[in-house]
Amino acid sequence: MRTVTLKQIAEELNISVTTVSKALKGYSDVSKETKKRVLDLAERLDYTPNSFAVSLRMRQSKIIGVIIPDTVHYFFSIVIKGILKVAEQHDYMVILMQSNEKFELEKKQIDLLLSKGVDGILISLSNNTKRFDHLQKVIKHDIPLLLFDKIAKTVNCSKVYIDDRKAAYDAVTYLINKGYRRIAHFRGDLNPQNSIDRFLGYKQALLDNNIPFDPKLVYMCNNNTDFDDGYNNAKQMFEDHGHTIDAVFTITDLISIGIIKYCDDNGIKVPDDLALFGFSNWFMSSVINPELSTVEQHPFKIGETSAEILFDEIKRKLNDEPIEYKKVVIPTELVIRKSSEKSENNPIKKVINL
Amino acid sequence: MRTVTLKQIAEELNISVTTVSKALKGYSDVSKETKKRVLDLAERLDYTPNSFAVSLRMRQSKIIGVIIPDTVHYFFSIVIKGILKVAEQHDYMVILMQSNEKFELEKKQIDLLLSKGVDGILISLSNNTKRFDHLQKVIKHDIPLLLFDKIAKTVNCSKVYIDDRKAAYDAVTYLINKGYRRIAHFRGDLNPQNSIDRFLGYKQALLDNNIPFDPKLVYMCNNNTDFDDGYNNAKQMFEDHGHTIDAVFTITDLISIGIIKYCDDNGIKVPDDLALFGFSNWFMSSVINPELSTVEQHPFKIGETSAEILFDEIKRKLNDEPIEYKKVVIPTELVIRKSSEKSENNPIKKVINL
DNA sequence: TTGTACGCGTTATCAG
DNA sequence: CTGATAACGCGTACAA
Repeated sequence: MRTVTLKQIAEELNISVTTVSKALKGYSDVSKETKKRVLDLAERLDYTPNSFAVSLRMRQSKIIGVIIPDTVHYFFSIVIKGILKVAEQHDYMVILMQSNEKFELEKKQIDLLLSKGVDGILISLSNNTKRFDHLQKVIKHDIPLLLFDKIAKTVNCSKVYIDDRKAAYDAVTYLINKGYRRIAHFRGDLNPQNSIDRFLGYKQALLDNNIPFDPKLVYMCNNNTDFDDGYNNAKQMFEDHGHTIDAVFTITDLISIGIIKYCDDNGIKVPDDLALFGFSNWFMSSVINPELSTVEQHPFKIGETSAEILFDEIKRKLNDEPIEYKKVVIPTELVIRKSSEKSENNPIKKVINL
Repeated sequence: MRTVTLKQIAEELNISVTTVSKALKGYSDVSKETKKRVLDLAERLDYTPNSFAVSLRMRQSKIIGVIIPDTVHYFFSIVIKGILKVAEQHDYMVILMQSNEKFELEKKQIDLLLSKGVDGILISLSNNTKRFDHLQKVIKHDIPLLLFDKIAKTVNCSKVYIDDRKAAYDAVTYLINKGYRRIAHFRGDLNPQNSIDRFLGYKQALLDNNIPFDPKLVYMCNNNTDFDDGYNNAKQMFEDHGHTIDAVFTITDLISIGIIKYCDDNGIKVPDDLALFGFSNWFMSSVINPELSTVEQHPFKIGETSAEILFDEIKRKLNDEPIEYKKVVIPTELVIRKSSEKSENNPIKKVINL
């Protein structure tokens, strides 16, 4: 089916392309009658504007680009959902790319998005991104850019993220208040800021409660297979410290789940022998046994907010209004479940706002 | 930064736009020298072709559209990963949309993709899609279309899917061979074909093994909250049948996981008191306790294959070659884990090809 | 080897 | 109220 153009409608009605265009766009300077004729015919022929031509003419694509490290990740898949929802509301479409945690790929994808003429870019940086020329390039091109979750502080653009340090601080403080004293931390790799911040939050919570920080209680998870990291480090921890550890705060839920598995396999009771506190509130944390206490990051909200801000910047740019970059910190919450509630029989489940 | 065009390069070098264009595209009828001058300048100015203009001229966008019911779904997020990988290899970008299982939305999204001029569309239908005019429209527009996973048999286009019936048949047969006799089925809603097919496979396996089919052992899960469905139906099942049931085959892993939870809460041992067999091999099924036996659908392969076929059709269309629609059935496999292995102590974990 | 001219489909300006 | 004309940036048949 050959797609119908303004020209065809114009010829059919013996009027000019200009008039057809105006009629369709509801301009006031078209007679009621011609307008009706045009609209009717357009309807009948199922006219759709050629978006390439419109984009060329209007210099905007009505598309934004989104780059994330990995689609197969509960957190990101929800972020995406939030972005898609807002994009739809704004009549925008979303090109999705995943960097697979590779800097080079991320860089290439930025170039692709720029060459495609997207109106804005949302990106969550790969763990291996340590230089930001590619982001500077976006800014130089005057394309609205927003970093979310995995951000770079030095890049001059809007950002949406959580306060990892505070969230970790809150979680560990909660454990301390519950009476746990020897609290280990299974941390992430040295690089991503999130990993560092959560570690710092852990450490600070200990110190603020007069519990000496013991580096021997910190285990590194950097095999990119979180579950196994949790399992293996749990094994190592029990070898190193016997059963003297009260609780573990892990950088992400999956690591806690690995620990649960190890405990299951070795007759160690969670939370009675060892309490656990995760991070991210993966869906599976609510169905595993025992249910896992964790930190809710509100990924949907992160996606929504990021997209809203980006579209606002796109609009402002279009209207030549000034843009000031926003830094939005999405509040986190502790989700308390069984894994941190020693010797209580009830499945208490409460959300704590801090 | 104003983006640089052919015209600017031409002016700078005092040659025609045509020559610049030809030089950049490696045409043979350009002198070595001018070619070099053009390439150098283009490089220096970081020239990027305006994709709107190219698309308008060439009548192709180098974009495909992908519609899925939900991004927050382990299966789909992996399918997406497969699609993105292949798209990248083919130098294509992907616009992602989610229908949220709503027919009206899916229909609208098809229109949006068509109006955007995508070169092809991959879609997994929403559960509420029972009419296919919107798909016919795509076909009428001569845009390559491929259905995956949630397909419609009557639509004339390529399809990639699994044999749900056989997979279910294999799973239930496995249970039977293991010695289980009273096997319940927690099925899905009446509508999606997958749900029907898995049920039919279940039924057939029973009959082929001379086990009478008992409709009372079939429970319906249709609250769209699989986990709760599993939990609640488990409760109901034990009320209805006491502990006479050997095993349950569930339409998806999450429902099995709900059952596990119910069993945990009520001192029922899986698999010793009740064996479970899920479907889809969600990641969480490998870390839950007990690990869940399930059906591997190879979503990555589904994504890859779908994209490959679509790009082949796009290419053929471009070259005016004939297109014949393919129906590819991706083989499934049983993943045997603890939940179906009564009274074995070892965590046997084997994959069975059927 | 280079350049002219046209068209892709739309929108904006301006003259009638 | 209507329409002619130009422009967006690129690619290509054809002329020079």
